[in-house]
Amino acid sequence: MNFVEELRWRGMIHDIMPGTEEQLQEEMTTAYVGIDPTADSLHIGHLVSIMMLKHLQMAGHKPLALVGGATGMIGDPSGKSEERNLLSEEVLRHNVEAIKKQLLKFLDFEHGENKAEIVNNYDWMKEFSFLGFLREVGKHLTVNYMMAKDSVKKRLDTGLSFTEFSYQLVQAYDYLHLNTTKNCKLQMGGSDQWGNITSGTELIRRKTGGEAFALTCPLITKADGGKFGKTEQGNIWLDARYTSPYHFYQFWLNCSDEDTERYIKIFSLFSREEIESMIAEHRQAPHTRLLQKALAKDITVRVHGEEEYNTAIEASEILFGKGTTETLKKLPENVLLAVFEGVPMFEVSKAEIETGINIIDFLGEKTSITQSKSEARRMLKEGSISINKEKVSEDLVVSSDHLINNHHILVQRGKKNYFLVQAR
RNA sequence: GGGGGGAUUCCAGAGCGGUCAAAUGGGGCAGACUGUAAAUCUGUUGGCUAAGCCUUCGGAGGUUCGAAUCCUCCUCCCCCCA
Repeated sequence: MNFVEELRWRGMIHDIMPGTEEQLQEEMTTAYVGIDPTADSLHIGHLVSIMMLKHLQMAGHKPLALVGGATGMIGDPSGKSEERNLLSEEVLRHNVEAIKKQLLKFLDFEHGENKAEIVNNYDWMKEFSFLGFLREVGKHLTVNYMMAKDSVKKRLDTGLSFTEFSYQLVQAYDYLHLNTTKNCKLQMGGSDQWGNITSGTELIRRKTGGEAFALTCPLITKADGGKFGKTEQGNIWLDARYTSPYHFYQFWLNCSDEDTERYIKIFSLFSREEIESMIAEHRQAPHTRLLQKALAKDITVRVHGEEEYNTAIEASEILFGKGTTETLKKLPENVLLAVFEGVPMFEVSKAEIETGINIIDFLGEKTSITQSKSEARRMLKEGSISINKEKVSEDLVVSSDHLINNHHILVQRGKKNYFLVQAR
């Protein structure tokens, strides 16, 4: 199965420029996707692009990951972009390094002619003078052409700065640059990038007469209309410092059935046969969530490793399984901390706990488990607060009896919100 | 330049002198159900030293025993006529 066919059955093609498939059949082709290095970690939204590169590489082509040191500073008008902050070179270098480390988990940067590479457009944009840019790039695309892009049109009535308007030129130039220096003939990205990408192919055509192609994948959506990859806590990051492996695992486990059928094709490398049989099996017994588990495992292992995956499972079992106060109290401290890594932590003085703290003060004042004492009272009345997995009422006094291993108290607000209170 | 309408608690949107911490819907949070789901149903949704008190209805003053509600000025939005 060739690259395009592979993406097609996985539902990863939104738009493809005529001739792209032929180009890929003809020779080993270099292709790139752009990533904004706005943080020192990727989040799962980036994963789609990365999977495109992965499939590309597996099909024998050469993937480039372009980190947009330059473009990241400008802000793409097609995003819901506010004006972006300029990143310092130092931060940028740090982010690029961190991102590269994460990419290593997905792409092969070492072996073969088609080993992956990282390029940074800041390297070729930083010395480019404004006049030089106007003469070399600006000359070749008309404003009329640029204005016709959806990303620009949509902003015309609310207004967009010249800087943002120019974004597509900068991105187009990247493509041209990679085309001439690295013989890169394909740019991929999310469907919102189509306009920017075709500006690039157009620039290449006009400037060098060469051919270049475009391929975009659909925007990942959720069946309920929500935004993919976001939770109340924010983005799902690949870096364990930002999203613990447990939360990462939970994110995938909690996807709806409908979404998971699409996601597993996009985010896992299971073969078509494997996926189809899993989907069929899952539909037989949806409550076992076989599909979610398979996807969550596949991707958690790839991102965080087998060991972290196992801890995540263990944690899930304690939190959602038959875990009781007894099992909790038996848990060694290091396991407890690993399980609850990433859950919000509060510190309360041990002396106060030994004296005894009224539950309402404990929730609303000593910690921010509830936002106010009123909320604490309400929650207690609703029976939504548990301590060490046991529901508690308004008259409880938190004391040293509640300490696990002599320094922790596990508090739940509702079913899914866990807090760890540390006595010190 | 002239005329008119509006700004309300997270959002939309009622209220137009006391009974208003403010209807209703959405959203949020929680409970039941369940698959750690969806749908549904229920409760809840300013704060506190809690049958009481305090701070909220664009801003500043004023009238009144009492104001989100009336008056004056200011700021910002919208509409109509030139």
